[in-house]
Amino acid sequence: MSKAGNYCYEYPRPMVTTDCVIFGFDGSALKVLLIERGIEPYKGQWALPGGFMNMEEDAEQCARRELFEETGVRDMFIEQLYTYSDVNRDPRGRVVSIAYFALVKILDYELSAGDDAKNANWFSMSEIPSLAFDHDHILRMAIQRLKGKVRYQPIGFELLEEKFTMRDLQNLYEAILELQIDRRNFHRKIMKMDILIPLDEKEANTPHRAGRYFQFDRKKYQELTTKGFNFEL
Amino acid sequence: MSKAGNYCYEYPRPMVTTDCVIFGFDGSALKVLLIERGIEPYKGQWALPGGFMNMEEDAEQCARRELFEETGVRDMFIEQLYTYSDVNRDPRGRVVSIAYFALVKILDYELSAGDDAKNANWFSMSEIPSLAFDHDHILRMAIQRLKGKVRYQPIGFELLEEKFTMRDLQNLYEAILELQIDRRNFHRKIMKMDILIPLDEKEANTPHRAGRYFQFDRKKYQELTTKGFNFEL
DNA sequence: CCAAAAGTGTTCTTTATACACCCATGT
DNA sequence: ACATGGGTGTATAAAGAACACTTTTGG
Repeated sequence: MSKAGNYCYEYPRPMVTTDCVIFGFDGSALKVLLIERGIEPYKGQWALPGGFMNMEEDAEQCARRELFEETGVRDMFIEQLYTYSDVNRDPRGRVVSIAYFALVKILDYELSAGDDAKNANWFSMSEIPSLAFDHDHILRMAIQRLKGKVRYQPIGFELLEEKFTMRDLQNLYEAILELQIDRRNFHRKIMKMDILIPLDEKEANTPHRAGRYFQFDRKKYQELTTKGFNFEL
Repeated sequence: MSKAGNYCYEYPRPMVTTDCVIFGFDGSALKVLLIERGIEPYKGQWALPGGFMNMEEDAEQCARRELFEETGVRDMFIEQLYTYSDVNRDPRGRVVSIAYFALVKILDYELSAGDDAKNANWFSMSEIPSLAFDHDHILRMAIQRLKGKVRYQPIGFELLEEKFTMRDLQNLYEAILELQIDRRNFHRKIMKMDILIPLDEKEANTPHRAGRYFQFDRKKYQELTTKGFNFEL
């Protein structure tokens, strides 16, 4: 009735994995981290990083563990996306996958990568190859979620370095939302929210007027949130 | 290492269940359907309806099956909420639960209930007892999701009968969002969206001027959506 | 001085809010 | 006729979109 193994149950159980859609931003384009599969099934194809859940960890811990193993980054923004449970989504058998999406500061990653044997790469949205399993579907849903969420929660800052210019922030929003925003109205709208700390520092070596650096004020945002403030772009 | 059973695997696997938060609206208050557990663990306590996933169904099919068994209703609105995977969320062992939330027309349910031996009941938001497992937590998240979603997607109609008055609709929104809405502005805003079909029929036996009945125009809404229209209250 | 982009201000349009008034219906 | 709530209108305030002007910086 079933293959041999050490773990026996009265009723059949699916395998449970987590998969992670990791977004990064390189200053002009939104990117996703994919890994090339080294083993069957789908050997040689690109896929979302992920793996099997252990019995002593919950799904988020599993996703964070996998993320750390892949990118060397800890403590990034991570949020559960959706759980995929199609009967035939994995040729190895019945696999339920709890998908997460993560936002990383892309430079943090590039520093600590390379130590892994696996082939990992950042892909722009426009050049994403066909993916293993139902990962195309997961990725599409993740992009949609990111697009929606970025408008009413200040998660964009998770993709930028600590210091950024107003132009960086606008480029980020334009890349995610795929639309043009009026520079001046954007500036005013963001500043009116009062969640950015203006620094005295400015850009260097620009062929034009240098932009001021800002920092996201998490504490202030928390305060305002409890008072009923809603981020909205 | 593990108890006996017919299904043996090389690595341990969690059990997978679905749980469902079923919302209804009785004309004045938002309600949730709970069932009283007949067996251990948490025997005698109230809980969300749910059950173990079979190997030949995906999670949504499982949720719909459980829902049908509990309420006798098919084809209601259902949407995945979140997946709960805390290591100790179930005393029976490692159980991952994929939670859904459903919206039903409460009269449909009341007609076809009673055939089930289990004790099921609708509870108003204000009188919800302490629930089994982590179901309190799940319910809180479901309410939050409903509150958020109802503002930018016309899912409220799933809770009303086919025909409803503007007052019914407003009562629904006031109950879900827990705020007062100006009757006249609400009326104008909804009508401007052009997604309601006004019927010639009116309320009967009212001690005052009768309200006109409306119907939600799904087709029109789909059309408008493809043209970029966004429901928003 | 020029080009390019930052930073600030002003106008116009649209949307939201508050509230006044008339209408229909059962008692 | 009157109490109650439906249906429509209008004035005011707030928010959003479009765009003009000034400032800073490197070449």
